[in-house]
Amino acid sequence: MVYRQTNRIKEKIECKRREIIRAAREVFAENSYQGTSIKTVAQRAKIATGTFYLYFSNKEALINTIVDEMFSELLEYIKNERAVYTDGFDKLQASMEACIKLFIKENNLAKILLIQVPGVNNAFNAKLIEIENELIKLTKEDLDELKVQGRLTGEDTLVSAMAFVGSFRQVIIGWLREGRPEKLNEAFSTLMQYNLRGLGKKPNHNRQENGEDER
Amino acid sequence: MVYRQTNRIKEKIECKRREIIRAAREVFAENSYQGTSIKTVAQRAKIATGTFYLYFSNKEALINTIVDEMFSELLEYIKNERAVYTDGFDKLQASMEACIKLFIKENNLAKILLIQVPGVNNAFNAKLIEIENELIKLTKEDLDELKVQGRLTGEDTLVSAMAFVGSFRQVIIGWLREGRPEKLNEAFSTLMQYNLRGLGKKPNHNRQENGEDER
Amino acid sequence: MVYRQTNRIKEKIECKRREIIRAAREVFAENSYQGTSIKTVAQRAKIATGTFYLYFSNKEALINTIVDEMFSELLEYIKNERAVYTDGFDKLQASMEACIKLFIKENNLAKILLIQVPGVNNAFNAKLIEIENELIKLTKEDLDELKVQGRLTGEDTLVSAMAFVGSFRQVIIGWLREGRPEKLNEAFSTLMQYNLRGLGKKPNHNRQENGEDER
Amino acid sequence: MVYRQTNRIKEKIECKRREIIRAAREVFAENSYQGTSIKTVAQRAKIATGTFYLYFSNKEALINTIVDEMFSELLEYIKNERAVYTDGFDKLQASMEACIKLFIKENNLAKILLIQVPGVNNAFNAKLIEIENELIKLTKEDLDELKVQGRLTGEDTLVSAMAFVGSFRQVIIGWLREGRPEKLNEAFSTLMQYNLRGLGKKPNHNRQENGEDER
DNA sequence: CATGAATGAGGCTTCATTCAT
DNA sequence: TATGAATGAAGCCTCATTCAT
Repeated sequence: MVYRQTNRIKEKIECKRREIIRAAREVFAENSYQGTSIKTVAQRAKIATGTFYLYFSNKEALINTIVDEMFSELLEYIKNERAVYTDGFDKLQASMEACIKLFIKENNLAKILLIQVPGVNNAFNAKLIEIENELIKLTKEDLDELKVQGRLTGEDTLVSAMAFVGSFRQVIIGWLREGRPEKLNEAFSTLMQYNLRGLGKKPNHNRQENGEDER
Repeated sequence: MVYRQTNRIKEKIECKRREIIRAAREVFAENSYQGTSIKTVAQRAKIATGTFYLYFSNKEALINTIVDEMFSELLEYIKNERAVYTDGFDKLQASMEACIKLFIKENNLAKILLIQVPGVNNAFNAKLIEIENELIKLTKEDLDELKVQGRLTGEDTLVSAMAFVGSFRQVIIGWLREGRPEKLNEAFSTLMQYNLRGLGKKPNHNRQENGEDER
Repeated sequence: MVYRQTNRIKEKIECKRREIIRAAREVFAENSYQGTSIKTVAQRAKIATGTFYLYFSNKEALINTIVDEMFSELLEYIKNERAVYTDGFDKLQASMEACIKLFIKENNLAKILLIQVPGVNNAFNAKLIEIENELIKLTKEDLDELKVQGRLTGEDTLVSAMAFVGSFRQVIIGWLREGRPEKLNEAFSTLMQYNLRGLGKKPNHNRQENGEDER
Repeated sequence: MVYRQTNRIKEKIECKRREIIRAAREVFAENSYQGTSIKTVAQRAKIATGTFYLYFSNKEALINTIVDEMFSELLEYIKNERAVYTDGFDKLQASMEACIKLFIKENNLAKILLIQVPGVNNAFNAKLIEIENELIKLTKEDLDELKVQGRLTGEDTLVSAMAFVGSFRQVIIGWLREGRPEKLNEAFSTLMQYNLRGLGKKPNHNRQENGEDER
């Protein structure tokens, strides 16, 4: 009996914590980290200012939590989307597709990760860099695998991975900031072609390639 | 009337103005715009807080001046480097080379432009975005020219320009933040190859081109 | 939800607001508006500087509130004192009596309204001028009424009203500043006589008035 | 030789000092004491900020000088205007006429004395009060003389003097602030009548003039 | 003497965080 | 736990005054 109640209470607490995070994501996406006061976050979450500090030790803890979560979300999403594929190029494409899908779906996430938060505070900035690096690392792993398979012309996989990620980043930011290019989905395939060429994808002599590539 | 507005004094004043800008570039590069107080800038420039306001009407005027200057510096630099070339691809490459050279030379400029950039203050942010867009626009113009000449396979020159700029940006940022890749110059040529392939550079009719480009 | 916006708490808040106003009235009366810092007001009210801004949006809002309140207080007071009378001269006298009574009772009010008044801040000053003009206007209305009744010799009721108000003002200020004349009440009747003569009060039909009034 | 040069230099210095005062009177009249910076005064006087401090030890010394001068000017003016008359009422009227003439002539003087400066700073305020009191004192002396002559009905000459001065002050301030009443000269005679009645001036029938006046 | 750049205390205001209820 | 009033450090900016030239 007591146990269950405890559980229910824990749930409630977790629920309110989630609500604060949700509100903060909204507000940060709109106003930037520094431009947002705890009071504003609290109001959006429909709690009192002081209550905020029952759930987070301070403002930085909140943004850390948010970015950590976004990180996990992103990686989780990518992982799931990749799970279907075995071919290196397919996995690569799936990764990027996952990013874009998530960014489209979770606009605030994208805005915070790519636009609102960077350049704020070094301690915190590190986290964003970590995310970016992780993405580059994943990409590089894919490229290394492909290289081993002899399916890539390009040499330096780190630089390639950076270029790969950077090109996507630029297009997404443009879209977030100014809605340009208008159709992200279309841009995406153009971009993918661009990068595959850039990577030096070798034509797949074998017929079996036909079916595999674009699926 | 012993005190005269001699050239020497005028020079000194201009010199102090430059010194403030120099100090501010340093501090902004380290701490971001919002994270930097006028007091800190003044201390770095070795002047009193009030003195700052003799040279700039307020904090925003300072950052505007800085970003404007960086903008000019960058464009000027690019323009000069391009002046030597007539071929589209050469000009494209010269542009990027100019960026990288300048960024290597003026570390703070790069940090402010690329790292401390976004999510800060809309007025200020707008200027940075403008710079980025200008660079993309310049790139796109080169691509359009090349396309007209039938020397590109790629279709959407806007997306291509974004990818192009974005890939460079990513590599430069990595280098700024973590010194990785270590040798920016080497990375640069790799990157250039990557993007030329990405753009779909066609072999230049003349046989001598054959070997180099895509292999 | 242990903390409740009970009536007691609301009372306390209103009480603190009043306390700030009280403190501000004191300090303004001593030091003038411009010579008074929010910090000083806060200290006098025994709150932190920041707390002030929970009750007033800024310094100007405070002074506006104070002057508005004083205005209302004064007019209310005058209105009440006049309510008893129907005769024009009686009402006139009642008005002035009301002013003097209130000024004696609320020393700070008088000091702010009459001494710390002018030359300070146009927005604020305007309000004080408004009060003065309102008093002159009220007086003029009384005089116009009396004139219509043929009970006044004097011609220009505006100048008369100004003279009337100005003479009272001067005496009150003297008393506020230097305690001279010592007995304001006695001075008041002298002053009233002075002004009634000045206005050209006609003997009231009955002959007995003859000798006294104008000779 | 040296002597003359010194004199000429002294003259020059005094001349610049006058120029600063002139400028300050202008600016103070426009902006109030607290609202005026030394820089503004200096600019108006066409000198450098630092130069100001060669002529006045600080801002307060300037305003003190100005008010002292205005005081002297006013008293001098009054004295001169009164010199022509021997009759008490005439002298009284001459005093007020002098004030008004001077205020009309020297608008800045009036604005500073009556509008801009009071309520600024206690130390300084004292000086203005002194001026006002002096004027009241002079008036009271006239009234006392008239009273001794049996030409006044009114009793308390201090209150009368205050009322007298106060009524003029009010009208002048109204005119300075809002240009109301429009014609100060006309208002002046109305006002004089008002106050003469208020003072209880006895009618000067024919011969009895002789007898009454001096009684 | 003159200049105007330099100084820094001090004013207003915001906001992350604490605390009494 | 929840509340929101209270706190005070810190930021931006002004301006009387000083000082090197």
